[in-house]
Amino acid sequence: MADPQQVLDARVRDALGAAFGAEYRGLDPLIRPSSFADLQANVALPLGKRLGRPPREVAAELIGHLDVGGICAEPTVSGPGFINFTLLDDWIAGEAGDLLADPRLGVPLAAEPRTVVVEYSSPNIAKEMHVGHLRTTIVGDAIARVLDFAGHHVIRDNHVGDWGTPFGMLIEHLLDVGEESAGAQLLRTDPNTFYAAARAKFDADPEFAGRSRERVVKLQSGDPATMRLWDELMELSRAYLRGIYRLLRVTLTDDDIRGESFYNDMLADTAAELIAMGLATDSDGATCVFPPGFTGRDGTPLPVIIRKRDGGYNYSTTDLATVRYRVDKLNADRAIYVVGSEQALHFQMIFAVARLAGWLPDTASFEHAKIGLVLGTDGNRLRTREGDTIKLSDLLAEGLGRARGILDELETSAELGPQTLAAIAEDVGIGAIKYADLSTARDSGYVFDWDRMISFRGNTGPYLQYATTRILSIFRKAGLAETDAGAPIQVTAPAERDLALRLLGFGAVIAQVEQTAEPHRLCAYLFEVASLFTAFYEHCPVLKAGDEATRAARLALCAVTLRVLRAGLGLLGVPVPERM
RNA sequence: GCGCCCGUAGCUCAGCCGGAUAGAGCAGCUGCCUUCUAAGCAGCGGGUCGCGGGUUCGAAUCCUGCCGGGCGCGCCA
Repeated sequence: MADPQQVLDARVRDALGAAFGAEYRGLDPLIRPSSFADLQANVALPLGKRLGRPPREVAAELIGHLDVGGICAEPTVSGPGFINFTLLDDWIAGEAGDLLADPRLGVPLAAEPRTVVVEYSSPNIAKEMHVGHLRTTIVGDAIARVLDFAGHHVIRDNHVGDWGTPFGMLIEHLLDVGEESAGAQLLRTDPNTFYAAARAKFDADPEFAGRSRERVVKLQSGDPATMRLWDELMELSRAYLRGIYRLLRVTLTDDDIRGESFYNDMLADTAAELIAMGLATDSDGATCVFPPGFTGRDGTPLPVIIRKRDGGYNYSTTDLATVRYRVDKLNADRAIYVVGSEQALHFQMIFAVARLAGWLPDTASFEHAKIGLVLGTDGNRLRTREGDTIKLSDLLAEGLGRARGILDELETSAELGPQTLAAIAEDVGIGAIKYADLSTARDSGYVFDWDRMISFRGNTGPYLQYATTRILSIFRKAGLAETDAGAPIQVTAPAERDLALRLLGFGAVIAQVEQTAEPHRLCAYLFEVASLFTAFYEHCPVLKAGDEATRAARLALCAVTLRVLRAGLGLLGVPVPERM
């Protein structure tokens, strides 16, 4: 409970109760950061209104009942009735010291852990991931890591596209080129080329197209020979994904893959139950549910098609079966779908139907964590088909190349071996790309600008990495491990105070990300911490401090900062090199 | 037509569970390396928060109507 906002919240609530009666204890004290002090309480203004008394008078009375001894100086009333709090330097120092001793850095374990399914990444098998998949993968992984750390039971769920009509084509093509051929190996290394070849043949060769259609039927009827080939296709694709995820430091494994095919044998039942409940009706030969409140172009009800006219099922049915599975079998009481925002309406309707059917209880929170479009510098969407999409492999290679180029120009790199340098370049390049994706609000579309993404300045991954390596460098020079720094922290210089105070907010930020599934808030926080640290670094000599106590205190402050930055970057999945 | 999202400094974006003078990075300008990595620090300039109403003691933030842009909307996923 180091977060000053929470500490003061509790104190002011006590004072509200004491001053105005128990029923006022539940009032939100409205503690906010202040530009006139450290924090301010705004509660006196609405309360004055409610009591019919001048807000300044209410504020004064509140202060009279307020016990903040040892935490801050005597609160003051200013303006129309704001209560300003200035925290005591000693309190800040003490709390920061407690943080150093706290393995969880002020982040409480969830009192009531929830089972949370995080669906993310979800690429299509046999297609190379592009920047759009990159974003859902990176953001989803950060969300999963944060929820994990907060103490929830997280189930990572990679809902890959591994089923449907294209697979007839892909399997036939795999047969044609031969399972052990170089052509088949493209699935591991360059799946787009494999897919494109199959597609081209499908479009040009009627005989192949016919075979492909027959293959789809065999696939969906579970023909053993076809299933074996499908498994082979999947294994090659898993190998591709393993490589990408390893390079990206994404925590997804083969075990997290639960693709569309997984729900195949639940589809008929799902549709049948909807019909039996009277929710689904026949419409133009298709079986549809019309959830209330959704209308289309002409004010006509919008359907969720659960069975096509030809009797086949589509992705709506799969998504409904998925909801049921997550609730019934996984016991999920929260599910976060990290999926493109263009599917917003689809998920609204799926969740609405699932609620209607009683499959999604009110106690379960199923959320669509919308991911905005990735745009080109021309403001248009980056598209796969137009040929102007940046291939993921090219993107990552360029990231590493640029990182390496910058490292090579630095003097400090000269003393490092080539392997070390390559490893650092990878950390920096991958970190830059991931951080760029994480640091803007996930639901806003963002312009993919290579120079900005790879930029090593400002609110970027490398800037944060750099801050951590500077701290590590201090410890190296001192011949100490950061765990050796345990002296009482002192807060005397302004830069020390600003830094220490901000470090106390780590728990609050994690709580916020946990709640909103918005990792960019953590990025913003870490950038503040890193900025405050570099200011401290410039203004407050550590190893060359005037006296031994100051030196030890500053080393301890460095250690807390290091731990917060490392933990935060770890939760974002951004690697942290030892030196840069 | 309906749904979701967006419109904040020259550019890219935060802030939006209402609070006192709207923040950051980049770009521009000025300083700072005999002292722990200058991938840095200190500072300056730069904004009708798309427009109009409404609610409120108080609106970038909430409601509403426009304007402009993006995405989606019946048998692809």
